[in-house]
Amino acid sequence: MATPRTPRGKWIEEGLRALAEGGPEAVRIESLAQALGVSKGGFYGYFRNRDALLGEMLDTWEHEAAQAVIEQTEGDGADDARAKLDRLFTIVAESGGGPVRGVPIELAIRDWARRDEAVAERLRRVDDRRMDYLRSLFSSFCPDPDEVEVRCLLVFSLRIGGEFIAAGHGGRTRAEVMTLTKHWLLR
Amino acid sequence: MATPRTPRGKWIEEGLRALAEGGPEAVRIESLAQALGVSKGGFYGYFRNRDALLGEMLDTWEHEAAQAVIEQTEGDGADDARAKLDRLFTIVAESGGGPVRGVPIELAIRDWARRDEAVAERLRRVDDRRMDYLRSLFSSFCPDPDEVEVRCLLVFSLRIGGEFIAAGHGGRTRAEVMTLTKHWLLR
DNA sequence: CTCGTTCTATACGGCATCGTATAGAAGGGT
DNA sequence: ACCCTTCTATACGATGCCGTATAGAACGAG
Repeated sequence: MATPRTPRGKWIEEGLRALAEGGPEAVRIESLAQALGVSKGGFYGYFRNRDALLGEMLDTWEHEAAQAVIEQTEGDGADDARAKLDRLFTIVAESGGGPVRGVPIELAIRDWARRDEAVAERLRRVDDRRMDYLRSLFSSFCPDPDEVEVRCLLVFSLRIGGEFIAAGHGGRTRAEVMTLTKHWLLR
Repeated sequence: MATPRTPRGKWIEEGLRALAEGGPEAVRIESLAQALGVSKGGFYGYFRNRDALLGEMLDTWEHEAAQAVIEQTEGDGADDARAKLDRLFTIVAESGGGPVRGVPIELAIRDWARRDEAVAERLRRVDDRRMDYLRSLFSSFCPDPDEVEVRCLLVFSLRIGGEFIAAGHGGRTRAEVMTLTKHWLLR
């Protein structure tokens, strides 16, 4: 058969969707099969077992995720660092993204990494690349390397915290406070 | 029997430990029983079912968690707001705490809240109380309410982000950057 | 000491899911 | 048109966990 009805990639994609919604525990082969409108019969032709799928899901994510934000903020690459950071804030505030590059899946992986060292190492690679990029942006207009580091940590924390924090903001919307924070951090 | 070998509270405590380590999915009655060196026989005398245990675990956490950080940072209550914030940073950086008040369990609950509205509401209550407290501290030396809100969000994000971020910090340790950040935010 | 209440151990049926085995469908190459 | 490879459906045993039922142990009251 030239075109499998349910190729390898479909399982991975559906697996990532399940991961985003319910964490690694929710990645059940039979659930994925049902979601794909297919029985689990074909699964074991592509993957040795459930762990193999999880591994490939992480491979896919690691490959895509690191570059995703960077590419988006770079845009046409003509702007200066402040403009790029400005755009980066907008992206973070939106929290959009497809099945692989989305924010929910990243949060699920972050939580997963707390209990699985192999996942943690992948996350470390992705985070380091992003942090390097962030550092390069701030460095271009901030001479003190200590302060660069501080701002990087704050922006990064804001990205994560913004998703996990449930508190309100004294009458303001989250978006409003994010805008205020952006101005504060890009001073 | 006056003193049950395994009273209600033991199940809750062990449940919270399991939650912290492996998320809500890891709270298995039979696992808890094994960890307590007991069979699951007695469990159903205290709790109607697994959901009832999860509910009481959250009750316990909600009751303790909101006040925990506040009490610790308040200390003897004699210092000014800046000193309290300084102490709060130290507490956050340490990430200690017992089985109920610890940071890992809070992270597990944060992730859990993403998929369970009932959990999300509890978290909202806790977060709001903490945010109110934070706001009161910053307000005492920061006249602009917008800026207060920004600093609150940043500190809060830092607390969460600090635990979820895997990246390095350009040769510095996380603790070093946290100290730098503290000075930056308490300016 | 005996009894009754309270807690615990064990056994059971039920359900979901894993991973395997095997047979059937579907399409391309000759 | 036929076969052969590749994908899929179904059935199966095994496992882990839930929640119930029931019998035994522990301890205080009388």
